[in-house]
Amino acid sequence: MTGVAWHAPLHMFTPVDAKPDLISLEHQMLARWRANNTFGRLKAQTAGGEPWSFLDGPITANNPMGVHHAWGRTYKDLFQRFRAALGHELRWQQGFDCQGLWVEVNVEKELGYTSKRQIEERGLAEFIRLCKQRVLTYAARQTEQSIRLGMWMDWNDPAELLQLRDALAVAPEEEIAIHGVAGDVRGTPERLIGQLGSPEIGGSYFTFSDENNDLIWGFLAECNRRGWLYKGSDSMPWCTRCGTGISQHEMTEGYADREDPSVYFGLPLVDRPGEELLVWTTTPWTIPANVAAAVNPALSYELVEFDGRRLWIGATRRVAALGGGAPRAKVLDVKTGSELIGWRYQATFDDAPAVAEALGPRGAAHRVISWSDVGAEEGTSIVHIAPACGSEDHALGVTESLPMIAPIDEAGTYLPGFHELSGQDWLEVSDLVFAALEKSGSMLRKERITHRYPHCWRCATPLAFRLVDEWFISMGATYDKPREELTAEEKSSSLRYQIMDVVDKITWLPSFGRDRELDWLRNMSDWMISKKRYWGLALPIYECASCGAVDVIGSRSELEARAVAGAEAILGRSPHRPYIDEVRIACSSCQSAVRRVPDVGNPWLDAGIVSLSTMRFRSDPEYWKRWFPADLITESFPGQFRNWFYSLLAMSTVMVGSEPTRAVFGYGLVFAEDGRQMHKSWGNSIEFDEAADRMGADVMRWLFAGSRPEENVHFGWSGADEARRRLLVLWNVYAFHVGYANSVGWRPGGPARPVAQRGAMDRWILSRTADLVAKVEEALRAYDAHAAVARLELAIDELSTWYLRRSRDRFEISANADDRSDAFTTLHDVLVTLVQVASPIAPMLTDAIYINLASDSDSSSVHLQPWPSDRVRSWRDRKLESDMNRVVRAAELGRSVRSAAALRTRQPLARARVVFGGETPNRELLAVLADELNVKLIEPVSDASGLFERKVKVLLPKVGKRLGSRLQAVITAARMGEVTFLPTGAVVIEGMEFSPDEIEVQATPREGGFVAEADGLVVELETALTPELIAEGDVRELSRAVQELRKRSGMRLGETILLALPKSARGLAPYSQAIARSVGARDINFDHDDSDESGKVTLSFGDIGFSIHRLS
RNA sequence: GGGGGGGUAGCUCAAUGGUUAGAGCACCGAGCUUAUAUCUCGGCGGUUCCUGGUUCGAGUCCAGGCCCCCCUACCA
Repeated sequence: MTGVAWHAPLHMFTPVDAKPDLISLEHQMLARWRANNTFGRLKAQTAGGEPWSFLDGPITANNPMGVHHAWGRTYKDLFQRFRAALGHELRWQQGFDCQGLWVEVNVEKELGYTSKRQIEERGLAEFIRLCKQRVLTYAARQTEQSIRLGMWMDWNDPAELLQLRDALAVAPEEEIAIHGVAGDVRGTPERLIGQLGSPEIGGSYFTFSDENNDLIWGFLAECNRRGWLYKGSDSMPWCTRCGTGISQHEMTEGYADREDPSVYFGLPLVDRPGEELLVWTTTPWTIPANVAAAVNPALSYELVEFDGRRLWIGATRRVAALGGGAPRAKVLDVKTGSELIGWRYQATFDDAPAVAEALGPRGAAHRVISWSDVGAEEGTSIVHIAPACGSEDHALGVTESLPMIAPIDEAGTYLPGFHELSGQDWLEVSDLVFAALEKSGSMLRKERITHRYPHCWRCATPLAFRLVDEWFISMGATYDKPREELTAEEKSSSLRYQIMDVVDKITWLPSFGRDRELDWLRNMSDWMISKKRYWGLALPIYECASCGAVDVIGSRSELEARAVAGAEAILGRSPHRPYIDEVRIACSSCQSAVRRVPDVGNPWLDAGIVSLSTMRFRSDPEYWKRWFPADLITESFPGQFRNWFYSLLAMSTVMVGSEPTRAVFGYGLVFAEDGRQMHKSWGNSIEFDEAADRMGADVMRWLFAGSRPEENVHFGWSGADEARRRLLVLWNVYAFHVGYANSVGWRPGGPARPVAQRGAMDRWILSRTADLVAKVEEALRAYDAHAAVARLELAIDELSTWYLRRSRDRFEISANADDRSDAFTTLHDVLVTLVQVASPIAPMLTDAIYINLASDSDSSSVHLQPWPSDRVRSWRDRKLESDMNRVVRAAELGRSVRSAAALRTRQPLARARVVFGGETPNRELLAVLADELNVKLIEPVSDASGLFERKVKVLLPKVGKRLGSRLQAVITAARMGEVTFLPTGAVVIEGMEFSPDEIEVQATPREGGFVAEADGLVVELETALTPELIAEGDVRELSRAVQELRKRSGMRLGETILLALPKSARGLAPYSQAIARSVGARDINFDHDDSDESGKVTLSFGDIGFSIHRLS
């Protein structure tokens, strides 16, 4: 049995198995919490307490949650539980991230769509509904998983979320009711879904909620008011599968090596017949869009004759560009780049209609331009420029007023007007381009190269560059001087620096987080907030087609007020596409009816607004004041410096000019145990559900909480085994306590002496427990779960391997009753306190222990107990701790001596001499040590010179500089003992004098002695044995063997036996009583017949066999 | 490409320029124990990435090279 029946008779603890089934234990605890509304009681109990505000970073509700989410959720839950135990009131609200491309991509996959066009063809309304439904599906799933993890949040009922999901499809117009904070809330599914997380409905917040979207509109309107919102035309990275631009924030995640064709080709010069510019590119699909060729005015260029062609080429690039044929080249002329500028040339695709239209007949506009960034290390030092197909190209195009040729549409298909390329996919046209280059005689040679190339971080499609209009929030200028030297005007016009100032107000953990965030802010370009997609925030931007004026709507009510058409389309609906697109407003400058730009918002807007939207920034000033800013946010830091942390900071800075949180606690990534990323195909990944089922949530939480947040965690089964092993030690102490208490009928609340009158072991473990409480509190206040776990593991270890091991006899039925009740009371107090302070980390296991040990009602829980710091403060006794520390270390030394001397511990010895190196511990502690070392007497010794030689260690950092090259000789002499001691405490070595502060005198055990030394503590064992000692050793040896046999035979503690020993053991007869007591024998006889042998043991006088018989 | 961090035992990581480079895990041996899946003592295990340099002395400082990770980038 796993021992968790919650209605044990009052006179005893519920018996527990030493080998618990942790998984079923957890399920029992979760059921108990549910049945007793334990979490609800905690909320009621902490209501009105000093607020502690946690702001949850939303989890993307798009898939089941993974073990990596469990790391963060462990932190979130344990810090919240800890704060509740301190008496704080909390909001207990977690959030789901709902809008964005990641949801769209999955819905597209489910529908089997292969292109963006299909979404509009098959109907946008249905697509958006499916996105909402998918979010609700996984919100429900992640809710269930989080509850399984033991995470206490104000959860929605998962079944209700699914009910909403289904109603949305089946009966969207029909009103239904769901549970709210104060009774049922009624509405259509669409309306209710839009209000999830609201003050009325409660539960998790959803970033697709009406309020969340509405507040982002307010933010964008504010940006516009300050002149920071603008439409930019640029050549942007573009995913042709998703049909949308990729912002700078998203770029870094998608770089990967890719093999591409690269090509060297010539551009014939118009005014220098027979001569060509040689250029190189790795993106052949951009060649038809070529407009210019750039050279570095400062570099040197050569005209070479090569295989019948005359080619201009960068002087340093000749060999690389011409490849193996380079030696055949003959240099005809040399010019600097500046001399080439303005040369006109022709190109292969000049006669294509689209090109001719942009450049004039025969590529009239082609020319050589100057660009100082052209390098001498790559290509031909003459760069092919296609202003529509690269961001730097575009910038040059603008400066040089070049025409632009945009060759592909949003799906990556070549537009009409490019001959045979038209209608082809951009990734497939290389061969057609090469054929055209061959045909025109332009091609020189081609090769394949591998380079880092950006890919779509969602679908891994290589990114093209397209000329597009996107909306940006200006980050402001970057000044070339330190932030503190900026003027007020400079700062007020630059959002970048305003955010940096806010960053300074936040505590970043680990501390490098601050530097990373500042670094990102310093370097980031303007924030691209538009996406040419469907499921997301509808950008409230209205650009007038007639006059070009831009209106940005700051709220839904403003939109409804300004609508001149289509307002009915959004009645009763969420502010999403396609319905929102129906609304027209009057242009503020020319009164024309204006439609919304079709773009949706960058999803980090959705997550970034939550410090405002969930804290009722606009709707409830009292609430807002109480909860904003948050005390803590915590997320996995890779990526978040430019994503959530960034958007949270930016939006809070714009809207309220202050920090959204007081502390940011970041942690790393979860990797598989082999140190690689988890991949299903590599067989090293672990699903959350599997981990919960096999290792258990508490073990998982313990493992995560004990990890170092600034490193990546290597998560797996052996790490879990380690964590479980540690927790099981705690469990076993608990099982011991329960077992013995039940067997002697001990119950808490009985008589026990005051702590001050109890024995040293009791006072020591209580003092250590007081220290434990203080240290764990200190660590958790500093968000240092790692330190808290380390201290807890030390506590478990000390309790088990020192306190309990040394005190075990005191719990037995035969022990002195007063002392036994002290021992039980002490162990009980320590265990209860220990599980209290461990409960934020392992909430289920600890509650199971607590309930059995200390429960006074059927509904109590460790999680309803106040943090125990006040209760334990008086237990502290530092002097005792330090004395005991030396006793423990002396015991280690003694064991080490025994091991070296091959004296087994069961053999008692007459005496140990100990140099404690300080005040001698009191008699009681000496008795503990004597017992532990199995010696009759501990003799404290102050002068151990008989056992030791004095050795002098020269302190190198102090004397090294002075001695120089004579140092080695001094060290050697000191090691050989060639040292003269002076009365002053100084010494002379090699004729040089060293003052006492330049040396350290060490005591080193003499060779051959049974002595061990460490840090000034010395233990020597007297190894001479008397017949009495030998006999006592035999008694203990025999007892141990009998106990072993009893255990093997499955005998219980109380059962008595008859022990039969052989005649050869008659010498032990005087000790019969002692033996009988220790092994629970009623009688011992010495007529054992070897044929009936069931046990065997080696004693001083030889091997004997023995047998036991059950009597009761 | 730029910036930062790192490379030490089979694995995870320590070591203000100082004497014989340490822990934990893993492995091996011994010991303790009717609470234990535990615990204790000991052992095994090292080209401190490579090559030079500075120094009485280098894992540590300097230079160059190799490799890994992170941040960042428009690279032809």
